[in-house]
Amino acid sequence: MARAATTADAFNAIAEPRRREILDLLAHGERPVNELVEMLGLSQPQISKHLRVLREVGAVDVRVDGRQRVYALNGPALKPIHDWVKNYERSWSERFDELDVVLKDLKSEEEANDRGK
Amino acid sequence: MARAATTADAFNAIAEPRRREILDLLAHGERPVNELVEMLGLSQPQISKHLRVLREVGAVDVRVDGRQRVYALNGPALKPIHDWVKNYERSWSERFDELDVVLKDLKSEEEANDRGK
DNA sequence: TTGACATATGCCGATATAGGTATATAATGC
DNA sequence: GCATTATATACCTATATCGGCATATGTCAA
Repeated sequence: MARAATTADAFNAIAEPRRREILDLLAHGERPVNELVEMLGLSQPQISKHLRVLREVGAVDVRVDGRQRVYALNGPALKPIHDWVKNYERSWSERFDELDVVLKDLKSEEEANDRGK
Repeated sequence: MARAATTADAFNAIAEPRRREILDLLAHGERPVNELVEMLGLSQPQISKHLRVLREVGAVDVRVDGRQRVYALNGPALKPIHDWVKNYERSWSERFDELDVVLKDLKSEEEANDRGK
């Protein structure tokens, strides 16, 4: 078998450095495709393909404006990544008893998710 | 050309769900390989290969104990991921001028998903 | 030493990818 | 209509996986 499809989730989508660059640009404001092409120095099809992946995981939204497609960041699609990595933050930011703290964090995170749904 | 090597950086390493599961287990404490095999229900070679990727990006450390290899989490390897995604946190948790448009578009989703922080 | 145990690695097949080029689709302007 | 602009997609090649199976490496125990 092969690797899971990159379009499957946000974790795969942001594994590609160019896609992170696109998101970083869009974080400053929406942009049509041609501006992204110019700013990143990639080919137009390449940009379009990366945007497609980002679209499919919900990380960007498109808006049609004349013959342009204006892409905008959809930040909340990245929340699962933040939620996951957040649990490891202690290990580099503070000196705690790592075992206990991480355990507690994972647990409360699960409870928070269960309650929120 | 092909996709970037999975060993290139932590972003690629954690794109694989099984590797995130391994890290989540190790967050509770170090484990020898055979326990990971048993707990995750994957084949031993599969676990070893995933551990190799995690080793190569520095996300885990190994310690030899008799004939066992005890793996432990090395959290700081995940810091780049946290640093990157942290900048997007505001898009679902707080209101910032630059992201007002995005926030407005996604307000309903934010309310649905991110209750109780 | 011999054998059992623990783990890593090599090879294979299948597939998903990234990037390139060419082309299709779609909207605008003349 | 026709040309131009803007973007998406189809096709192609090369490669990097992931998972399976077999095997190599290394460690302990009798």
